[in-house]
Amino acid sequence: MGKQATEMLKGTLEGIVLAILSGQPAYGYEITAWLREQGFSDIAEGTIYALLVRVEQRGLVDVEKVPSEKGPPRKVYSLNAQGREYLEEFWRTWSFLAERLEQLREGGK
Amino acid sequence: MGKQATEMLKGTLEGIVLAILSGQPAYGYEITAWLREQGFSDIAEGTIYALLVRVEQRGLVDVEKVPSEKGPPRKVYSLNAQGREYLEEFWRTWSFLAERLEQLREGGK
DNA sequence: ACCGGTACTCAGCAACACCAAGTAGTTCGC
DNA sequence: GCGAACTACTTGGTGTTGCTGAGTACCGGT
Repeated sequence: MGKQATEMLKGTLEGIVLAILSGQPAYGYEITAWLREQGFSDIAEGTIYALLVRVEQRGLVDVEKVPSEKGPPRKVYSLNAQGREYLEEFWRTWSFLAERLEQLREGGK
Repeated sequence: MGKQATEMLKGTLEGIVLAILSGQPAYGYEITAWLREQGFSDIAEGTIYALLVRVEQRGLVDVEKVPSEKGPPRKVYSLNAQGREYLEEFWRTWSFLAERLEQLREGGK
């Protein structure tokens, strides 16, 4: 993906990760791998970890340290009540944006 | 709109403005007013002007100075060939993102 | 003369994603 | 048992972007 994606991801990536966590708890390495599979080929690993630290500090997720069989202990994140609220808000904002853009795409042709 | 919108607009706002210009030429003040009408209530005026300067420097738009009846001269921007190409690319990136998010929204419920 | 609407500019700030490198633990081949 | 490869997280610095707030300037109506 081009560099347009980089800028477009700002703000959206956070929602994406929270949405993933709303399905089931997960840890950084896992999330990164999953995103890569989904086609977000060039998402930097560091980006995800930094994002997770951020949402943790804002109290949107709970963290649990779980020992791993193959490597250092994992930090498993799960969405809490406040995070769910925030995710709802994210979807509202996203819907608004998506609607306007869809309109523009049709009208602009 | 919350501050989630601010971050989500990064990268998207540029596409929005270019999409507007793909319909017909326009000037900054006009674009700002139109966006406000469309519900982008808190888009700062300065933001649009800065964005227009940027896309101009990248050669995505052509500019023409037109005298106004009520105020300083207007800088009327119109999308050129390169800009159209860039806009296409924008739509591709957007589609990709929108698809993944739609999937996530359904799967996550 | 002044205020409100039109129209654009500029300087400084904060947030976010990227990049590069580093730290550590485990497993597997030589 | 030593290094490579994979797992897993951390840290410091960079560039782009949108926001804030103030400033400039031109016009019309009261």
